[in-house]
Amino acid sequence: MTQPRYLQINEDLLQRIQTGILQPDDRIPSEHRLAEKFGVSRLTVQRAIRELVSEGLLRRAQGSGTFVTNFTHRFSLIEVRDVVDEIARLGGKSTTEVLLHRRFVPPEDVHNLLELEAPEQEVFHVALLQSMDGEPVAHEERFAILDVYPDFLDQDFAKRSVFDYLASRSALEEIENIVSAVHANKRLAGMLEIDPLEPCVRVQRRNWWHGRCVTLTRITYAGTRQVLASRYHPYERVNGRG
Amino acid sequence: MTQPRYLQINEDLLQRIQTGILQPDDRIPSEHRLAEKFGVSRLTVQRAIRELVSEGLLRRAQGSGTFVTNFTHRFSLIEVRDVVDEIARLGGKSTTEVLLHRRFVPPEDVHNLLELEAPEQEVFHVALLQSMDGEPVAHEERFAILDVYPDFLDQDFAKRSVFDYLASRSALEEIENIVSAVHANKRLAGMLEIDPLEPCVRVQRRNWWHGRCVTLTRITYAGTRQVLASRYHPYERVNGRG
DNA sequence: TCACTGCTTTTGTATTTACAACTGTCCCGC
DNA sequence: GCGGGACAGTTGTAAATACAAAAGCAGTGA
Repeated sequence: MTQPRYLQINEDLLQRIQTGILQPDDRIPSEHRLAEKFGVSRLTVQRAIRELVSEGLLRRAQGSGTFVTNFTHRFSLIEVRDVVDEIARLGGKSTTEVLLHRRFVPPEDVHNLLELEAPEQEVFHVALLQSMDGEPVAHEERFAILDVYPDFLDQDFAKRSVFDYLASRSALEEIENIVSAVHANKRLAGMLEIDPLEPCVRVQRRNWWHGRCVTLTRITYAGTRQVLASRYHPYERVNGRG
Repeated sequence: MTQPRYLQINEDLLQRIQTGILQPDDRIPSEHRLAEKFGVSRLTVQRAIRELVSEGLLRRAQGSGTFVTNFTHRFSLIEVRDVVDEIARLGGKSTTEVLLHRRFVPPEDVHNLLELEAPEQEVFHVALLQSMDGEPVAHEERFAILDVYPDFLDQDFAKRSVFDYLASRSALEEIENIVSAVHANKRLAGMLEIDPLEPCVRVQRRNWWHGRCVTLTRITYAGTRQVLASRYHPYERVNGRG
């Protein structure tokens, strides 16, 4: 039960990169040379290389060669899950209270964030209070433009998550997330059952579709009861391949 | 200047998935059938499919077929950049003040987070104040275990970013990020030049290497002056291919 | 000195062929 | 009725080959 040859070559290269034998911007041997060295066809080498390219470890230039990228992550990633999904993942019972569900003319900041053109343009609006095992964990406010989500007002967001509904109506093209820390105002603090002085994490998200901003979401997490956590392996291989 | 055929097939499939003609768990036509339909060899079809597999849109099962995955993202990602890097990206002048740079026995919470075994085990510690154009933007505290970073105390972190140094000594294997909102204590608020009541975003990060937790980082951003923002395309194609 | 030309190297795309490995189904024998 | 085997279909891996396209380099000529 030996590994396929393209994987052997792939991992040989990977190891040479990870151990630093191959440094960023180094040129690796040409396909032809590698094929010769490993005694395989050029196509097999190509496959090994293409996978490393798609993982971002190598970069290719036609006519020039294949180079090691500077793969040190200049950033790390934090995963923000849908609140309903997150509660389910933690094994809690999720309840959603629909506070508002309407069509209205939004305030100026929302108008601008949604990049609306016409003045006084209406949008859909839903405000939710998400609870886990009876304890409020987040206040969620979503704005959506009218024409992409025509049946917005017919939905029962206490049963089906807004996330699910919006995702079903439009594939996401571009996403912007902004995380900040805020104080809940008195009304919000009351709903979330926290002290108005307790700092809360707020995530604002905008989605674009077909070049237009179609939704705006603001989620305020209940103070120190909720944090955004994520854990991942930057170079994990699926299927136990690595 | 037409597109290569494997890309045409790739995008034909992509479109049929994104428009919902192909639903999650649907089986797509076999390689043989697609090769016939498009008048290309099986390998060309295979390449088109493999790219979609690596992007997570398709799933293959030997002997069974190729299926559409349920690709709706249940989460979105937020990018947390190194503060020095972020300032550079924004075009500002970054200055780093080293507040502490030592080897010491950490408090219990740090001891536990670093998963130290021996009691009273020492670790490296550095505390920094990061400023952009003279204005403090973040307080950064890093803990690192001794044996992986032997020359930790010899570094000048005012010149070379801690991030750079740590990354050069160990490739990241696993990363955990936790985002929360906190109040700066009086000392911290003074350094960051903010009101002690102003909420701040705090990111705590732990890195594992060779199965051990090797670094712990806590970054506190200066209140509302700083937010974590990111913007990305979930299905972006590189090289203008899409 | 500079621009152009042509050669070599390297990657990009694609075909044809072959066999292995795995899955699901159908049919036959018990 | 049930189990097992044969078989067809599907993906997995790999070879040899061919030509296209881009980059880099050296040499040539103005």
